[in-house]
Amino acid sequence: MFADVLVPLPLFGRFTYRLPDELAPCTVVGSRVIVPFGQKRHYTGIVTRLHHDAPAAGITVKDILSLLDPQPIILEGQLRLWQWIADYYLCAEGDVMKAALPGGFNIESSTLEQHYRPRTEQYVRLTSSFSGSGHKEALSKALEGMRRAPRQEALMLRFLELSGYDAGSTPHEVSRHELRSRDDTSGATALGTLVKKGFLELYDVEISRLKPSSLTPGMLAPLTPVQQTAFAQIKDLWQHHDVCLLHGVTSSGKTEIYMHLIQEAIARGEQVLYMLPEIALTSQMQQRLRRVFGNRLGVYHSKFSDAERVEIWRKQLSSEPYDVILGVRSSVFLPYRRLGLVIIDEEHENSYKQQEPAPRYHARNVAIVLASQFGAKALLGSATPSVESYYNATSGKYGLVTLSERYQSVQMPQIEVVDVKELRRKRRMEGNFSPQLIAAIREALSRGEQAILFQNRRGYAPVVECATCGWVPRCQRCDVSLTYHRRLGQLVCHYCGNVYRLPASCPQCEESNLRHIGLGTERIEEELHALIPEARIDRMDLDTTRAKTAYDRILDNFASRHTDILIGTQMVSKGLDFAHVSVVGIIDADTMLNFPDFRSYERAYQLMAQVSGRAGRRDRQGLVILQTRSTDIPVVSQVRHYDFPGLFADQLTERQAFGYPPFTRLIYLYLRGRDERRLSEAAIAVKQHLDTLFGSRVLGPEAPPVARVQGLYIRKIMLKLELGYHPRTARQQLQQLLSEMSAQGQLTGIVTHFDVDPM
DNA sequence: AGCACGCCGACT
DNA sequence: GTCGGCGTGCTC
Repeated sequence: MFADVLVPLPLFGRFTYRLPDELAPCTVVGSRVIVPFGQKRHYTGIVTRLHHDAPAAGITVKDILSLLDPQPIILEGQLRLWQWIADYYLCAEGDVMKAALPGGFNIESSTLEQHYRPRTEQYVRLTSSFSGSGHKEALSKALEGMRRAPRQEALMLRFLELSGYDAGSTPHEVSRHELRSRDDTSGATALGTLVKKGFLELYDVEISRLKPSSLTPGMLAPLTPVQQTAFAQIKDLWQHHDVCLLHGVTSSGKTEIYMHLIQEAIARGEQVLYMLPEIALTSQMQQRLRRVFGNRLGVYHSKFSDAERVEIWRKQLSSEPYDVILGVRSSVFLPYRRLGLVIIDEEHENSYKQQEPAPRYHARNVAIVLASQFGAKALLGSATPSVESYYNATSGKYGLVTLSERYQSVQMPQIEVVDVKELRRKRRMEGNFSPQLIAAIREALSRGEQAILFQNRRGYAPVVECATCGWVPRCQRCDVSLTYHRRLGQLVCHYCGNVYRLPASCPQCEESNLRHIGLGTERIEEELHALIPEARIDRMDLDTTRAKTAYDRILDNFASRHTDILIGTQMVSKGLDFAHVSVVGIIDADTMLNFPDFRSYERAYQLMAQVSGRAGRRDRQGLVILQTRSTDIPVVSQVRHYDFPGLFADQLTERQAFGYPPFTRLIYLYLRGRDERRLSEAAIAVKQHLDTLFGSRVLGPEAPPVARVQGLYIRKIMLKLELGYHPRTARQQLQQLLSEMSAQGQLTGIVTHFDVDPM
């Protein structure tokens, strides 16, 4: 008997092992096994197929060394999902396995020992000398002997009491911790002596790392009539659609709707997966869900230790799994048996897409596939849906439900657009602050309210722009702004690789005032300190939140109003609800708008709409000051008027005109190599082969903005496949081309990877 | 990914 | 004359 075994390595081939007779009866597809691999290595593998086909001649088949679990820890559906991911995202199944399985399930290659160790607690019991008939006599004799050792006697009596020894009922297990808790200092010595004398003995018991919640589950608050309508609409749409998009403005009460849907699902005996894009958002949501679902809720993300993740995984395999899982993208990999509902909150967030390493999967899309495996329903939620999802919803593929009113009819904040270009000309800007913004902040502070300032850049990223009119060079073929490459002295499109000359003067206003600019949160903080010295200012960005608890500390300080003004990157735009924030300042919208990317307007809208949603209180309308030099571009007025449909319509037109998703599928092929010349030649060779397969759908190769990483040069080739083009065929052709080229030695010294549906 | 095998520079 | 650099190839 043979078994095909999947190992956690980025290898495409299948590896066949001989299955020893004694293991054969218990081994099934999904079993975890230890296999030898290479000269001296061992891996935890997963059996993917059992068969009798003798492997091809010339390869020496090794034996499976052992079977790790009596029951498989991978369900068959999970293996199918792994295969789907590897196939769709053009990576090795081993890559998926590595991402999916908690590290604790792997064995240490050198010692063949499992990483995972159950946590144990020491317990105390009477030794066997007190068992059987005559135990009472033996015990009183022992106590007799302790008369001159009061501590030992006390401990012994306490043990007997705790264990219920004399009560005649079944004896209680007594933990060491419990035994010494009331006893003060010398308990340990006395216990040690009693153990040494052979009266008591210690033994280990496995305990769970999963902490039960102390909260008693409460009732769900009833839905408002508006929410109730949306709730009913969603369920109605689910009759004919598997996926539904809930588009609800910030603070419209989407979470309450989710909770009612979860409630109904678990009442039907189904499991629910509730996904959020980031760990930082889970703690608040955990509290809200915990209050209703108590211990039926499990949380899963990478901040948990491997051992904890293994225990959650095992619990999900057990007969009493969590009914609701709250997690980030990796929670799509947990085992489910009766999944009925998947909620993907903040579905537009890019962090659902894993960038590095492989598998470069989009957890929203994988979650939809997961749901369909179970015939479960999926609900995407966002105040600012992605163009892709909204397109699916408006074209009838998904159901669409809209909530356009805030909870309890709180008004949306008023958004005031400030023309920085004009103010600069009049010399009325104080650094990067308009008089309007300064006044608004001062006013808020004087009323004892708070402000959030948003600048989506921490470092320094040079962009060319005209200092006079704000003109930024853009690519004619791709409609993205160009990036100046100092080394080349040229403007480069990061999408198609086209290069342009840097004009000597601005083609729009003819001034020769082109310059590089950069503005980050740190400089904002500095300027603000000078402008309003009495304000207590804090900053939240990647640099200030490196430490583990920094995020919570900054937010706690702001929530408890020890900070007046919080400056930050997109971190301040997400899921923060502070009752006393009345002003939000968007320092420089242009940074987002000129990002060299076909999604820049979409992302800019999402960020600005999300951060604007942080302003406003029940009794007073919030105020957003939006500073920009591009007052007349449509996105700005779309943000200002909460005109999501307008933004969507514009974006759709552009995407269609330039051939971007959702009208095409993008696949990027990255090639990396130490020798730039050879890399460049190989990239051109690949491109030529691709041309014969895909014609004009191939763009590049180009050197990406960061053209060398860790000593490796990089080239990028882009494929734009129109929707009619069969993606399965395309993927097969791509894989085949690369394996043929590397078989012919055309890719030696070059590593390749794909990015499917890049962000 | 990791490990072995193989061919070129600074050391006892 | 060796030890060790990492480029290349292979792993059932």
